[in-house]
Amino acid sequence: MSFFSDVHKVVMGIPSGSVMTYGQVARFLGNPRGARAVGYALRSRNAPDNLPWHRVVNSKGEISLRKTLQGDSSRTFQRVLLESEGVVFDSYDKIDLTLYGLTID
DNA sequence: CAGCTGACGCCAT
DNA sequence: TATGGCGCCAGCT
Repeated sequence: MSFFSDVHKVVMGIPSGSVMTYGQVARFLGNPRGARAVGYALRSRNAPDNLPWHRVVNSKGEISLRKTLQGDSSRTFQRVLLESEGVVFDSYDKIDLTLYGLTID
């Protein structure tokens, strides 16, 4: 299957209340430098509706989206979704990956 | 077929 | 902590 499908599978495998970084997913797939490709996979319409893309954040634990466009509104939306799952944001709108970040067993 | 873009990551300033 | 620049892979036009 394509990287695409693999990324979707991994993301959908993220348990509620936990988050994973693009780098972790990319590394899990065998492409430590393929973080960008991971983001591309989530951005694409090809992604299933039940894809919890909001559980995927960047290495800093921040919700990363396109600079412009819905940026602001979507970013807030994601934060709400994660908070609903038990994830707590700090004063910098960042998540403590040491607590919610999954490991690549 | 060739080039560009993009929900990123790390390093330097 | 913030900002800027370069490099990475995969998909799209």
